[in-house]
Amino acid sequence: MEKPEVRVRYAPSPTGLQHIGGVRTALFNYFFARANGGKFILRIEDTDRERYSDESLDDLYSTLEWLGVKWDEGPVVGGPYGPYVQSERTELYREYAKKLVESGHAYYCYCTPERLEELREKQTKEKKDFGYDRHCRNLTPEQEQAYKDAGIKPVIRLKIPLEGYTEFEDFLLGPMKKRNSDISPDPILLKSDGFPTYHLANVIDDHFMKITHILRAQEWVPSIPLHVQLYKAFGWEPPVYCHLPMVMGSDGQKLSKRHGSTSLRDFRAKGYLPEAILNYVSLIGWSYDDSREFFTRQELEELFCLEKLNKAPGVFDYKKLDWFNGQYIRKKTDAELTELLMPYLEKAGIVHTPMTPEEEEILTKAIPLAKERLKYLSDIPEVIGFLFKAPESYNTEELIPKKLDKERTLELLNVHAGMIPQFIELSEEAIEPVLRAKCDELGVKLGDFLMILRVAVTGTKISPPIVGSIKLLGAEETEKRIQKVINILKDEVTK
RNA sequence: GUCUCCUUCGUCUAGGGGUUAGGACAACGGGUUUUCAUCCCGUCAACACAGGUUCGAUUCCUGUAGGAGAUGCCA
Repeated sequence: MEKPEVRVRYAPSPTGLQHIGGVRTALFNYFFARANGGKFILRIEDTDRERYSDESLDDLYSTLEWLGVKWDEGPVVGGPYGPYVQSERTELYREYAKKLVESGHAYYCYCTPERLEELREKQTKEKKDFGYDRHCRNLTPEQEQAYKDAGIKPVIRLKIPLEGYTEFEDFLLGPMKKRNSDISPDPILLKSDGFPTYHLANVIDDHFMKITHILRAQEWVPSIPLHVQLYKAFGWEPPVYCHLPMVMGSDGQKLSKRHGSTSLRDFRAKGYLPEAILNYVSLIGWSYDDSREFFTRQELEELFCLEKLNKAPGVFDYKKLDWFNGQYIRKKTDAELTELLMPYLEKAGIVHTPMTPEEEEILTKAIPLAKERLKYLSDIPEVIGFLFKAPESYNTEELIPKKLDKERTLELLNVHAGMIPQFIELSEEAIEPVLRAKCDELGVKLGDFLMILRVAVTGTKISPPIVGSIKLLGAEETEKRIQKVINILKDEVTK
């Protein structure tokens, strides 16, 4: 018999922004499908009408697009087993929930949320096992009629066997066995608003969409037996389960906002490259061998495999992500980087939209200087902003080297001003001996000499190489900036 | 409380009955350099614990501890 085509899905619920955990699951499913010549399906699980938002849905689409992940079947692109949005499939769920009632695998429950709330409180107080007390499991026809007459809208609950075990297997975790009495007692399948719960919709859709493997986070492990019971009740064969290790924060708890940014939108805004995120995220819970850690999306689409998955949860390391980001920024060509940087420069008001020819010229030459100084794309304004705008103020503390005073600094500044033509005309290699000679003559350290110049021209002690920067700035602008500082110092000296 | 899963440097991991337990990030130190950054070199640093099995356990088994997850008309 031929092996059936691999079909996997990412099934997020649009109730919030896409975050690291979700994206990791999406990526692994996508890579697994590609590596096995299978199909990657996107399904929208929008059965929670309270928390649903259009914004979340937009965010989902734009995030996947940004990462370069394309789905073979799903919303927008369609497919043979649609619709791929659960809110458009409610009839199906109702029909199958009813079938379960008819076959004796499920029952109507008329318990109100209030009663359940009370029950939970009581259980907490008495430290008893939590869970539904199966109050409606064996209602007499008269009792049931009474509830109906009272106009209570029922939910449908699954009858979990009272005795015995449910056995199942997870690709990663191996064979497992659970006492039926330990499974959440009679979970709700169909809510009173007529929408299915996750469990029902998920199982039905996976079945009809012919999903072969379920790759999802380990937080779902406890619901495997419940799903297996559902498959049994329907008389269907469950797919292969493979539960991915969870992504944790630095404190070992499930990764969340309090650990820092987790939404892809935030990472994107800060100036992370999709290549870096994709590469790093793929290495949480998965590895290729003992040393390789750079992977493109295309490579992962070939190399990914379940066998190399790790069981233990992994802590999300922002520092390592930053390192990857820097690496990928440096791999960009100057032209690519310029393109990526434009939005940040425009937003900071560093350049006009569109750029003037002068700005474009400066920018072209400035990018190579900036490239190895960027951790995030958003760093760009502070790295090269001085090339476009003169510093607004100076910190005299920074301007005057530790061992020198105002008078001496002023003197040196005048030397700088006199050397401007040489800064512009001589190549960087040619000017260096000239500068050294000058410093010897003046009895000042080259570092100090140039630091004064640096602060005067850029407004800060940290900048790209100062000689190159002056060349970009031009004689006139450099002269202006140095003169301004000279005047400031003069004022202070005469005071 | 109950159930379930997990456990190699601070972090991500490789490995696997006999290894100097390997790599990367971070940290620290050094070098290159006009600052910063980049780059290069180096240092620190781990098999949770206890029993077993074995000639030999970090590796296999059992237990303990610790951590995490689940216990919703959320997914």
